Amino acid sequence: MDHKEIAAMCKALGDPTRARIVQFLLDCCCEVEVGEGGEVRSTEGPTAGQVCCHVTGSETVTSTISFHLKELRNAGLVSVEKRGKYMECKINRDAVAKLADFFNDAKTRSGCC
Amino acid sequence: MDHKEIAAMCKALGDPTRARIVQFLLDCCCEVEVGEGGEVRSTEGPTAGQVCCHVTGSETVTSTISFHLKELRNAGLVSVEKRGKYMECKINRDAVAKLADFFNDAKTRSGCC
DNA sequence: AGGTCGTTTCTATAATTCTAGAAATGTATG
DNA sequence: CATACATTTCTAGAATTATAGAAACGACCT
Repeated sequence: MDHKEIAAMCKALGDPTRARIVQFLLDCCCEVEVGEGGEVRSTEGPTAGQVCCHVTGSETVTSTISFHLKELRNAGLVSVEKRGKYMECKINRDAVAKLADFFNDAKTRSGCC
Repeated sequence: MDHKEIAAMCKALGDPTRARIVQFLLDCCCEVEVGEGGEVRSTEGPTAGQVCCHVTGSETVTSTISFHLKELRNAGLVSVEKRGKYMECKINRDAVAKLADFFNDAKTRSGCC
């Protein structure tokens, strides 16, 4: 099935640096802006540089973060989109949903022991 | 929260061999026996040898499976209990529940983007 | 066009993890 | 008690993965 996919996502999440990246993206995700008309809209995701800054404590090892972002993107967990000069990073909602579904199923299945 | 714990479990699940072990244990978990009185009871978990047999295709690399079982146990995902000459392997229900909860939360959090 | 900035790719090295044989441990059985 | 069996620990080697500097790329600005 998509056990391969689930395993790949788990593997991606298994690295501490990548786990922090995902955590940060989830946090950013919940910040919303209120527009002039009062409408609520979500902010854009952080740039790769902001992720780097936050995760490595303002060190400038961008290549390492770039490597991990690629890994997360390959696993389908994160989408990285070019926005002018910057790269916008976002959690992939569908991927998280898939993980949630998988473990919900596993939970009910493990319930019969 | 137990962010470390979640990451450790994900890491454990990230290895293909361990993913197959967990898959197998989940499958075994759902097999039930009907007792003489008609009552339903779950069967015991498989032994380490049975896990090895199933996962490696009847090869006899028990040391490798033992290594992975230890890894899964350290991550809290599996419990391995001595039963006479054998070791009985079981999925840890609480661990699976924790993962489910974590990703359910992440799912709702990612929902606001 | 030239320069700066954000990011990726390339490269080499360091670190971690996986694998499996061999020996060791513990447990039942003859 | 000796033997067979199930599993673990020890060991070394293979394979994978992470790290970070350097160079390269592309986009913006003047």
